[in-house]
Amino acid sequence: MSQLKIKVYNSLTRKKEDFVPRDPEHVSIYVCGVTPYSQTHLGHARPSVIWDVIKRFFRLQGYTVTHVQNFTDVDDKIIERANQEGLPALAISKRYIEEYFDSMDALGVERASLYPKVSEHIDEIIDMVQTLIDGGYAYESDGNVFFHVASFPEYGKLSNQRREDLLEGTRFEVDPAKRDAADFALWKKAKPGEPAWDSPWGSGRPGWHIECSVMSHKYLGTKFDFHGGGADLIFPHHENEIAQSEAATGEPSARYWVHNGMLNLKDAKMSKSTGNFVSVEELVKRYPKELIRYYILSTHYRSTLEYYDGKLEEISKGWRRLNDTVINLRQLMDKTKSDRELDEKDRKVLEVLDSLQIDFLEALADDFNTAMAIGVLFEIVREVNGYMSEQGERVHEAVLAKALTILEEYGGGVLGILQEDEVDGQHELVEPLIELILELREELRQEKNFSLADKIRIRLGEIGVAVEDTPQGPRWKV
RNA sequence: GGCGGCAUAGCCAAGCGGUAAGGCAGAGCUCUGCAAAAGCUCCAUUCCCCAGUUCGAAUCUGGGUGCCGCCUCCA
Repeated sequence: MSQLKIKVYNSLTRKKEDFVPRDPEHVSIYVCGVTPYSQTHLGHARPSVIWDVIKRFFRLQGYTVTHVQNFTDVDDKIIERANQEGLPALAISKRYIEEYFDSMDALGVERASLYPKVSEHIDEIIDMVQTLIDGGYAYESDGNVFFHVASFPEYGKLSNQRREDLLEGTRFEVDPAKRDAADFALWKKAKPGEPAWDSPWGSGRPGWHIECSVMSHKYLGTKFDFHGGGADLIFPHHENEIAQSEAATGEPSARYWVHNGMLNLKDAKMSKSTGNFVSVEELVKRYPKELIRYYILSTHYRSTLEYYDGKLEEISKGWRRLNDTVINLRQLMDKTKSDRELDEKDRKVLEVLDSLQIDFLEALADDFNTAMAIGVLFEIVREVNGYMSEQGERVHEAVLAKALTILEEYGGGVLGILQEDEVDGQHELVEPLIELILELREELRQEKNFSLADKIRIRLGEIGVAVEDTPQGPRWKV
């Protein structure tokens, strides 16, 4: 398959740019992961699902992908929680890292290549902090080390802010150890009851941003393709990361900065710290993962996404139609054997499907526009359903196969929004059994014994098997 | 106060200078023994408001209004 021209909106330039990978066959991605101190919520699911799709799309385009996503397992919130529960900080982070993986698995999100943790990279962090001190970008003060923002003239280029403005806005109390209010901690002096490591500046722990600079460089090299995360990380996290990384290496690290929009609950940002959130754990109990993904992907990744109770029910009908079409196609494929030549109608539909297939890929190539891609999927659904109802028994296998392949590969394989067949042992028996019942029912219908035929349909419906009579014969789904 | 973003039909949502995708809901029709599903047709002369640039603007510029986010931990 030939590669499409991919365009990406870069937060750094605030423009959509042509994507040029550093390596023509490989894409490197660093995504800021979670601070594991409480449950994973829908707001975390959004970037995970988005990057899951981006990765699948790149692979479809023939690239190999390395995806690194960190866990910030040394952090104030974790320590706070640990003290509340009387447990070691690492016990807390371990618990929520496991919970995070469970949530991602439940959403069908493929694992990253690597999940580095701060607690396992202290030596490398100390090295980079030392490099920054040696380079004149950082200074030690009372057991802390701060990055001196004034030493990095480009500071503010990501969030588009001037250093002076940032100082004005500060509402928090400025640490007297800092030279400048905007300076931020690379290394924090140990306090009683906190995890601490030895360093050239005494006992302490890393500041918030340094771990991402260190771990991205370690695993992807100092230059890589994508750096992703939520839009709420632009400042200060990513701004500071850029300052550290570029000061340390003398050149930009990530080429494209990709930030996803926030997820709102009741018109306010979903957030752990305010308790305004819906956990993934709770959500997957109530809805199929494919519906949750469909919901997330129905809106472009940079837009704000609303969630409220009942939202998933509202959108489930369209999603259902998509899935039903696939189920119907599979069943019809099983009993359609076409030995005739393709006629004009078949060719025409095949042509339309070809063109829609391209539309789908181009939608994703245009800044990962999953909303538009889903729109294309619906056009495919309409096209093939129209074909089926128009052609009746004259449907050609080749047309059905084409539509089914696109739907399964793109809707299922790339977006992950199609429910998979329940493949379990029971099905092996259930399937022929239902086919047998329907066969007998067809005979009753031939004999115009409708009351008995209806009874069978109603009874099957009661035990969860929906039967529909179509021009191509009866079809059913569980 | 500074910096971003957004405002498109009843609802959700694409659109990135060439004359409004798609989904849901609604109306009518077709198919059908019935039911269900599906298909077809219709459903924004118009994109928050006001100026301007242009042959041409939902898309660009300026000015309003209203929401949201960041500036403090945050995906």
